[in-house]
Amino acid sequence: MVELPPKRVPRVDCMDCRIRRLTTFREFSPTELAFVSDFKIGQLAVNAGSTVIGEGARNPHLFTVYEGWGFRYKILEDGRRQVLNYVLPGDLIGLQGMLMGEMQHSVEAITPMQFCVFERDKISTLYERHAGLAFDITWIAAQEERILDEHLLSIGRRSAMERAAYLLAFLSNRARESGLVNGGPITLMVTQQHVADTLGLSIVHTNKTLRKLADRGVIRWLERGCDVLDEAALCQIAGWRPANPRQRPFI
Amino acid sequence: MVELPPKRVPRVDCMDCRIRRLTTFREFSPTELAFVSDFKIGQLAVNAGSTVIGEGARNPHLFTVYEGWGFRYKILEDGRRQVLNYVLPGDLIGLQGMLMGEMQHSVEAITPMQFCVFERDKISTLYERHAGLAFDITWIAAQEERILDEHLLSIGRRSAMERAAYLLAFLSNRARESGLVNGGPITLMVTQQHVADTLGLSIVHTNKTLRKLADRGVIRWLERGCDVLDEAALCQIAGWRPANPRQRPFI
DNA sequence: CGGGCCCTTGAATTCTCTCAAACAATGTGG
DNA sequence: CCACATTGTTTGAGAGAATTCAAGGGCCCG
Repeated sequence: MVELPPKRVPRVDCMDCRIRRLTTFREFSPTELAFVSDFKIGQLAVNAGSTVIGEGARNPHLFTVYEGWGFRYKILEDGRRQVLNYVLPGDLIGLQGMLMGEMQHSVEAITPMQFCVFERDKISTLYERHAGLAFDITWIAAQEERILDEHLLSIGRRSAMERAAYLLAFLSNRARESGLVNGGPITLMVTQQHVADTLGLSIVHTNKTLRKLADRGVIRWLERGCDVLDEAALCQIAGWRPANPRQRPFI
Repeated sequence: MVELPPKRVPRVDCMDCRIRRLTTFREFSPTELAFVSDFKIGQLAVNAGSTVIGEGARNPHLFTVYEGWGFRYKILEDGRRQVLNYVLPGDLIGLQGMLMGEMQHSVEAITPMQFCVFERDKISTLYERHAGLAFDITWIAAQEERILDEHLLSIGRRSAMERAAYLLAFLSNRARESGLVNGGPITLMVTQQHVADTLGLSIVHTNKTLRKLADRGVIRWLERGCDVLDEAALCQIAGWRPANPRQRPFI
């Protein structure tokens, strides 16, 4: 994958933030908005396939995804890769790196992406003067933990078919909550290799499993993505029910 | 497993806290200590096998493990169980329940356990008046996330033998950091069923894998536990290296 | 002393992986 | 504009890994 240099893009003012307008996300108080606006130091745009943060990076910045699809992953020394989770608009990334001093995983862009970049050194001010936002960051971390718990259950105990159905239903939900839909069927921007590396399966077996789902008419596989045609069926196959959607915080 | 009622035990004063004296954990400032001491509302003791918090519990309390071994898990409708992580002295549990309003996983005691119970309603005071402690709670959540990332990598991409070695090395490390050692070999308080449900393997295959490790002299399996004889060998088999031990926060 | 939990082992079956090959779509350089 | 490389998807076949089924022994507790 060729890595082009980050693109120059105009900074989005927090006042005009597209994400804030989504009903999924909760509203800031005026003082919080003022602080966050000051907390943000820039806009970052990367091409599809770029590594946004690499494992081992020291003191990386703190970002919120503004646009695009990406994923977090870890690799073993011999190259085996595990996708840990996907990152969508509104997601906070780099928290581990900021707290632990070093990133323990990498983040790669699937589509072109944009991020809001925050001033690392102001995080202590945030904790001292904006308890509400501090609480939100903890909430976000706990939420990620909850999702990882579910993935662990899925990889550890579900069959290949159930796992695939779970993942697609999960992503479908995430995409909807992140405002990545526009009426028609939800399109997930992932390749079969991503799915395989998320499910802990080989690419071949993943293909055969997805084929069965497509033959049943539950999904339609595209070049580099898939349309979810029957989300309820996916949930039913997986034996999974999404958490109640509630307004969630973001920075 | 018979569930006996919680035992009455004397409350441990934060001044006398055994965990605070371990070098693994960082020291409180006097004002923090005073606050935490007030934050703590009681001591809870449970028998081995008890369910400490059940999935679906509404507004559960916030606890810190004071003594004993336990584990967090989720189950599918048909009973398949996945162990998500183990809880040892110093670990905070119930954060998800407090933030999300409902527990998404259960916690069960392996050995008899004791907990410090905290006043849920004072959490907002903690965030407003003790930014340092608030930051610590976020740190703890991010740390759990990091561990889940590693487990996910392990279950998703390591072979049965590598997975087993990783888990035992991981637990060995955790036990050492939690002050559960006294000179001799580290004894992990888990059954093969726990290991199987953590690794996402069947009990039979887990047994055969552990047998190989025991035959190699890397571990010695006991009734309801195992002695780690050669931690370095486990790390080597798993291709894993523990994170640098650093002082970590706790509440 | 019976029942339950834990560990152990062998055998047959099922699931998943690796290997191999092929095709379509896209992008690149000449 | 075309040859060529690359990426992503698809399929079949054989090999390997892990599961289920079955059974037995040891230990503790009521």
